[in-house]
Amino acid sequence: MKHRLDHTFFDRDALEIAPEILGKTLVRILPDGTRICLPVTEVEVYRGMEDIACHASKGMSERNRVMFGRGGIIYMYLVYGMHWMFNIVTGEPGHPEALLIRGVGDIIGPGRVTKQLEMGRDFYGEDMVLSDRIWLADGQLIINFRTGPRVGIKYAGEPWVSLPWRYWVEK
DNA sequence: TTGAAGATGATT
DNA sequence: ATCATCTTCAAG
Repeated sequence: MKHRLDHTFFDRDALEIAPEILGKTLVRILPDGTRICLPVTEVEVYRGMEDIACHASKGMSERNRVMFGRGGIIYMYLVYGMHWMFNIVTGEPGHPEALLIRGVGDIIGPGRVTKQLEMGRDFYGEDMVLSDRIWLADGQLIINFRTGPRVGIKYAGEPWVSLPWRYWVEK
């Protein structure tokens, strides 16, 4: 039986968690009762106020406030007026950081993930340590993974555009 | 009050 | 390469 991950997993540095979250099992119970269990296959790290690509870089706002809290909380936001992004807050309170879930199983692409998992605004602030509709459980440890620059953040400039803060499972 | 930018995806 | 589509935030 797989066991749910708790704060001992989430309340750590995103850069430490990123390689470990690959292969962990995302469990999602859809409104109709369908249970989806898929391994995390791609994530990106957004870390701290100094990271220009991180939504918290300009300080706390109504949108990003959950990132300043403790780990395990879900940060949802809409991009391009149509795609919901699913992020899991990590780290200690006061240090805003999160992991953008870009792929689970064969579903690659942050917008596709939320569409398939039927996730939108109503997941903002959801606690993955306690929720009965979404959580993270043990999974196979991935040793074959790659890293590279994050997608879609050219505006952030160096060094942020070049940091290898995107992690994905090697096929 | 307004406008511009944006952690994307589907299509041409 | 373009478009679909709309929230957020900062400027005026």
